[in-house]
Amino acid sequence: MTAANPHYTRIWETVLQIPAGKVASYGQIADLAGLPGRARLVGKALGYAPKELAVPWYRVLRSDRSLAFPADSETALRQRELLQDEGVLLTNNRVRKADLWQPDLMELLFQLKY
DNA sequence: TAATTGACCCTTT
DNA sequence: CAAAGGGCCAATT
Repeated sequence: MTAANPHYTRIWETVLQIPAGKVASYGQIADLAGLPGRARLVGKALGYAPKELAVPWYRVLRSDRSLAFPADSETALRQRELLQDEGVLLTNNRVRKADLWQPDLMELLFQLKY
């Protein structure tokens, strides 16, 4: 397996910046991580994310604001629960536009230390 | 090397 | 808003 891929750690760091109660899309994370056009890689990276990093994978969803898992899957159920615990409400398997993460670019660049 | 596979995205209907 | 089609790109087979 391709562990220790610098792209992966970059993605994890970016996801770690999402504040509780907010969500971002795969494509958005890819862009912010400096990897435009690689939304699919973000999903893969989250799957490989080491548990000790406590990456908030559940705050990442599709660009249409729906969950990326089958509605009846165990993972989707857990994701819904985690989000609701943070105050992110779902209506029709969609989060509200108001809960989308809109990071301050300057602050983000500082945090990620380019 | 070519084909297949995704925790995806965008545009058009 | 939902569904369909085409695109994308790294990892696997």
